[in-house]
Amino acid sequence: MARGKVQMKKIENPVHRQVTFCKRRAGLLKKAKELSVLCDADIGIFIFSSHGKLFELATKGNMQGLIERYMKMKPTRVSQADQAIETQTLDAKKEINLLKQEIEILQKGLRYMFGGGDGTMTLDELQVLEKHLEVWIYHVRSAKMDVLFQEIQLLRNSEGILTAANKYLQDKIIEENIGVTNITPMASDNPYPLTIPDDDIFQI
Amino acid sequence: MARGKVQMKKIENPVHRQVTFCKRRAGLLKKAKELSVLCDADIGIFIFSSHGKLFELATKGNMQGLIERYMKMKPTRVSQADQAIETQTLDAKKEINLLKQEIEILQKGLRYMFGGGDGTMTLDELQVLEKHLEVWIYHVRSAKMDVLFQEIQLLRNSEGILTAANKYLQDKIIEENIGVTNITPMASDNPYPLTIPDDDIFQI
DNA sequence: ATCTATTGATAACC
DNA sequence: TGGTTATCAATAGAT
Repeated sequence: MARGKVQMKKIENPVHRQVTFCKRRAGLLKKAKELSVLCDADIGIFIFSSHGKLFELATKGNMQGLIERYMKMKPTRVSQADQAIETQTLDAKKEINLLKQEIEILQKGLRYMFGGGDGTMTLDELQVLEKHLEVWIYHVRSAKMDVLFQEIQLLRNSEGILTAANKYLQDKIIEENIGVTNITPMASDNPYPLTIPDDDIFQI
Repeated sequence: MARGKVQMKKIENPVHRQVTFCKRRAGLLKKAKELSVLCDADIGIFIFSSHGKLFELATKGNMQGLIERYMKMKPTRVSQADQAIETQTLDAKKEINLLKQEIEILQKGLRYMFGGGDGTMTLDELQVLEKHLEVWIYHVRSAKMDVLFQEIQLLRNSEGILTAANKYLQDKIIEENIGVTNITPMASDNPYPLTIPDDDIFQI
């Protein structure tokens, strides 16, 4: 080159480097255009400066087309983004298959229960079905709990009623025995205590 | 250039064109490398010859990285391929949702059959599924449920005790009133009935 | 491919 | 950045 050969290494002087970058960049793009025209080639160039600024050239319009054409010819490594998307798609397809299997199993279970009785379900399928039944069982348990609590309530009510009846009967006895001696009252050594402590009832 | 200026138009002679393509291509890539080294730039070039053959250069290793970097800076248009993939992903997600809904419906169906099917389903039809369900029930019944059953038992016992106590008191009254008239017995119109029908207890 | 006359690119300077 | 110029690099055409 002019006024002295250049060393093929990074130009340390930032000003020189910047100037050279401008000039050679222009030269490179010019040469690319020339090559494209003279030889009917399609050329794409991107240049990232050391500061990250982008300069680009695409001889036949859009860079996108060139990149796609490039990708078509080299499906070697997909980009991270593409890989992520493909992974996503694959995951989605896997999930779809799993859900379809689940549906299949559920449908089999339904058919079976409705009396199809073909009994063709495998153990694995039944296991999956069992998983679903666990969900159902949760609801059943809740319902049962409700019923049991109602039951407890009912029994407590009956306890109250019986206690009141006892009281009524005791009063009756006392009333009948006014002025009568040695009537044994309902004592603590009675084999049938009339009250039950309420405290321990819900202790677990 | 040497031995005569060249016209900036496509070289018609195919041999000349091919030769020029080779030479200038080499020159272009050399210049690109020089620019990259001298100015610490990152450069990517693809050249498609008129016959579709690809020549490429990426100064810092892989072209993919450069393309991704380029895409990052210019997220203008997504490629057809990307759009297709995105559409695919979206479709997949839609399908997943549909399948989930279907599963939900099937689960409801199962619940309905198990819950509603008090006596309508024969044990023979449900033998396998019931076995699994029983196994599950055996393992899943919580200590809480046990406590609740114990509790019911306790209350039932107390009911029995109270009933027995009532009997005892009634006997006492009858005993005390031997030969005495118009003692009102514990009648059905008594505001405190002594027994509670057991049938409705577990009715849902 | 290789050679070489010539044109083109550009480093240093402004 | 943009221009000038001395010099070097690239290459068209022939071998």
